[in-house]
Amino acid sequence: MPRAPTTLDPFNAVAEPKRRRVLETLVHGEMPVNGLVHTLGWPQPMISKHLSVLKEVGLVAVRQKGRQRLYRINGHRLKSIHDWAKMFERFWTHQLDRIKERAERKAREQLEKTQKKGESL
Amino acid sequence: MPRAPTTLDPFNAVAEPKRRRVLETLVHGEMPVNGLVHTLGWPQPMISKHLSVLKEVGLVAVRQKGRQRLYRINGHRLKSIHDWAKMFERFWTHQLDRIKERAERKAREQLEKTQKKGESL
DNA sequence: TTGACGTATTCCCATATCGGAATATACTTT
DNA sequence: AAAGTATATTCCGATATGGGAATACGTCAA
Repeated sequence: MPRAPTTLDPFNAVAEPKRRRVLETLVHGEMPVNGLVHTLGWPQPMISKHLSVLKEVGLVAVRQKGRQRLYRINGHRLKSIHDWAKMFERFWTHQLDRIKERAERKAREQLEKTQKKGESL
Repeated sequence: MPRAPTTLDPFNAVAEPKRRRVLETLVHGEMPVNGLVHTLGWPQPMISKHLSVLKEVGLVAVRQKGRQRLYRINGHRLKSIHDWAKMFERFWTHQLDRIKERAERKAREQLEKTQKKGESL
């Protein structure tokens, strides 16, 4: 079984580097497909296909303008990724806590070694 | 070509729901493999394999304690995900800006319709 | 050393996924 | 209506990937 067909999962959609580039390109505002084609320099069907995935997952929204389709970021879903990652915030902020935790771990490791030596004597 | 072999990419590693569960389980502190096996109820080789990917990508770190291996979160890499998502922050915060943007888009759409009607007359 | 325990690795299969090329669809202009 | 422009879809082949089962590896205890 490969990765489950999670085309409903924003995390999965964003796992593809090219899809991230598309989103990054849209960060400045809505843009038609050809805008992306010219900005990124990829074949048009490739752009359309990636946009299709992003749309299905809800990471982008579209509106029609004549024969163009203007795509734009849909913040809602991107927030869910941000929120998930935020769950681990304490592992990179609170520098002091991290140092403390690290020190405690080191101490434990030392203690374990010492005990081991004691046991084997 | 399937998804490029980005086992070096945290985004890709986290695209797998089970791997996310593993990280979520480790959020409370380091834990041996069997701890995860019992907490999550998945076969041990499955846990080990997912941990292996997470380790390779740098999302977790390990230390050995007797015959156990204690895994723990490595915040550094998770921050990179958080930072990336933060890039789109303005799309879900600043409620006022969003409403304003939406209103402007609607206005533009109306204008376009009006112009079209004018043209066809 | 032998056996038990904790964990990692290998082999195999099924399948979702990406890219490329060709083609289809939709809207617009003449 | 016909031609042209903008975008979407389909068909295809190649391949990375996850799960299952069996097995290998490393450490500790007796």
